[in-house]
Amino acid sequence: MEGQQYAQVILDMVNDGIDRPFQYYVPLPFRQQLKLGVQVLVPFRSRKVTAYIVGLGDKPVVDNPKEIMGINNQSPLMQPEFVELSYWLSRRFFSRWIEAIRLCLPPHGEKLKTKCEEIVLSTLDKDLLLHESEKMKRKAARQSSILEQIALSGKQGVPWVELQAVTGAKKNSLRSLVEKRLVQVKMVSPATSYRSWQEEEKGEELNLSAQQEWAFQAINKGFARKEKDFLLFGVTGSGKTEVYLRLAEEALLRGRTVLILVPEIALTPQMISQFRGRFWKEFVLLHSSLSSRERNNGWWRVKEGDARVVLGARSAVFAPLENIGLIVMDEEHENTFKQSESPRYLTRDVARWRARYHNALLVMGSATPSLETYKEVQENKVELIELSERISKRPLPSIQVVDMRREFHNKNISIFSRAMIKAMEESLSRNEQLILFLNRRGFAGFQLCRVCGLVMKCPYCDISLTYHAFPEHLQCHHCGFKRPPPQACPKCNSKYLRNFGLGTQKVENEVRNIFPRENLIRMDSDTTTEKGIHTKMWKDFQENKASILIGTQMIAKGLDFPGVTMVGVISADISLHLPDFRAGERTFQLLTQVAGRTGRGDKKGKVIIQTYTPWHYSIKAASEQSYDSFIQEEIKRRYELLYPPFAQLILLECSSTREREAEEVSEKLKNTMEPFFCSGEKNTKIELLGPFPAPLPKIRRYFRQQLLLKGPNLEKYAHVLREMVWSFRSQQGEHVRVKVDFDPFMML
DNA sequence: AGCACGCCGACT
DNA sequence: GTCGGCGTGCTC
Repeated sequence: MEGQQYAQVILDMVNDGIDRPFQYYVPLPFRQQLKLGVQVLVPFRSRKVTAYIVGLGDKPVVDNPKEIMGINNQSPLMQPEFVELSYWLSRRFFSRWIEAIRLCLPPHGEKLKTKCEEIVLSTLDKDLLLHESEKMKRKAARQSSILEQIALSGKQGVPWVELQAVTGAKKNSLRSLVEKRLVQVKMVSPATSYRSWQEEEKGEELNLSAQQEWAFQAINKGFARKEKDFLLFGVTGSGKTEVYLRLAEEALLRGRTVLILVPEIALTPQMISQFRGRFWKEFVLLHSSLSSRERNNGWWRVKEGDARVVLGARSAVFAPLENIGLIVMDEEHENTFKQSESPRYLTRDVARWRARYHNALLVMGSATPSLETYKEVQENKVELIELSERISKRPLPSIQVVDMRREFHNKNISIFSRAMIKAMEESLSRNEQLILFLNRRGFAGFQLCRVCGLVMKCPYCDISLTYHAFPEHLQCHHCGFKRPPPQACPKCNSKYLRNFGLGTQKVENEVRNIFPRENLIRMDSDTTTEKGIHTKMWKDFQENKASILIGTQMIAKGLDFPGVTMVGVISADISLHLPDFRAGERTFQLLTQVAGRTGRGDKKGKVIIQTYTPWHYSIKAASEQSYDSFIQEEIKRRYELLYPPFAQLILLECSSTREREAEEVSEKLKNTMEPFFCSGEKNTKIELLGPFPAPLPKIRRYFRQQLLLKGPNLEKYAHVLREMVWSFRSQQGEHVRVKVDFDPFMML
């Protein structure tokens, strides 16, 4: 075959107008080398532009195409899979093709020269290392976790950059470990470090419990004959990681590669060290907190086939692996798997796409599976594998729900209930640590009756109404419904309606008043904006420099704090009444996770949850630790109100620096779309809601108005919608932005 | 994106 | 009369 004469390319420029293939003539000398995914240089107008080949053919589609000027490298930068994947992704998630292509490219372009790498290793055996690590836990947390990482990964040693990424340690911690002769540092050239430097030394045999073994076998069958994806359902500590490890080994044995996706690298140090220990030379961590050189290096190791086991967060789903045999998505329900900038992809969808392409096994793991996954289990599209027992057989913490209405009746108007104060006192008197958890900074105020706990909700969407002060009104951020605030509670007629929106700052002050002698750390987005502060706070708390930690979301997940025996949730209502249809689901997940934070050492933990709505199914289910009772209720609601997973949502946002304009533009967009989607005779069941201001109505000088499309099988209309929005967007002025989010998460 | 073409105000 | 403002429009 003498090669194709014409090439379709996507130009490496981000702009709506040119985000489509352009055709070029391929001069003879290039014919043999040009393949899909190759990076080329083309003349465009009067300039040279980088571009990527997305199609080859022997017929011209334009009159006289220009010639390709040069090719970057013989080997394609993108595998053919990515040409397809990026196209699909750009259509599904309404981005430009080039934006999707960029996700598939190496993080910093060309392969960078790697300098020598520092490997930290230790000659001590595992138990000794763990012992030393334990000794240092209080006094030198960083050094302790370095030792722990090394111990868990076997004695081969760990690249320093990786230790840094996982433990947040600085060079000085390493230096003192070297002085204490606990570790050595060896400089290795990258060529030797991954290939011949250390002979294969298998980690210890994996001892699976009977239940893990059973789970492994059930999934393992899929390698021979794949039928469905899997959901590995098990609480924290039920030993999902060992099952993943065994499956990964199995995939490698079959000559295939492995992709492990986790919600956040910093929160999974144990898993990383276990994978590194087991797969050593074949393992690579892909993550944004690594230096750019390191990331680039890791990417190329995968590309060149040197690393066959990849572990990483969201963006690692685009690792250039070939012949994937296994994709694991741990903590499948986490919302960090949704990318918030364009392309606003769902990692789950990309993972599934790749699994199909490679005919690989897809295993999703969670203790609180998303409704999407649960529904697929019910529909028999995903096979449920359950790990029911906890490995260490540690007792679950005792969970107490405090009814704040009763506190109010008893004239306690403080933010702390008596039960909470008592538990705090007890814990502090035993010299133990405690965490106070505030689900989220209160930005979107809702109205709540302090007597009966009623929250003002939208009569159509069952979503909490958001309070606006000027002019004073309540509004639904789902459909735009508006009403004045009631004078008295519609249910019990009390006048004690309160705007809720409690900040961590206030909690801090209150705690200082009650416990003036205790040290406390407050951690939220206000106090952790500076880089490094975050890790310092962790460290201080871990080293017991404070007895109370107050924080938002970020502490719910986090690392182990063995000293913590009590967790207080100050107001479960705040996350429960976010203006989002997933509020109930997220609250359940959060509370379940929070409960898992405590009692991880040898002492049994105590959890106190304060709420004005103790009867809410999310709270009841979380306090009973019952996923089942939660899901039964939640799925019913989603079905009745036609929310995902029974329908899809597409969020459209128009924003402008001028408030009036944002409103006008969104109204205009609604008018252009309405006839197509909502004309009566079609009966498509599609609703077009809004426009209404975004829950955060102004961000960085831009006023934001939203529209929401809601209906079953919306993906069928993606094509038309895209055309519509794209042409609409091109008619708008420079200072107007229009964005589209398919399957939005947290519509803030 | 960037660069050309095109139709209306104050300048050597 | 021209120089130049940046509003549409096109680029294989």
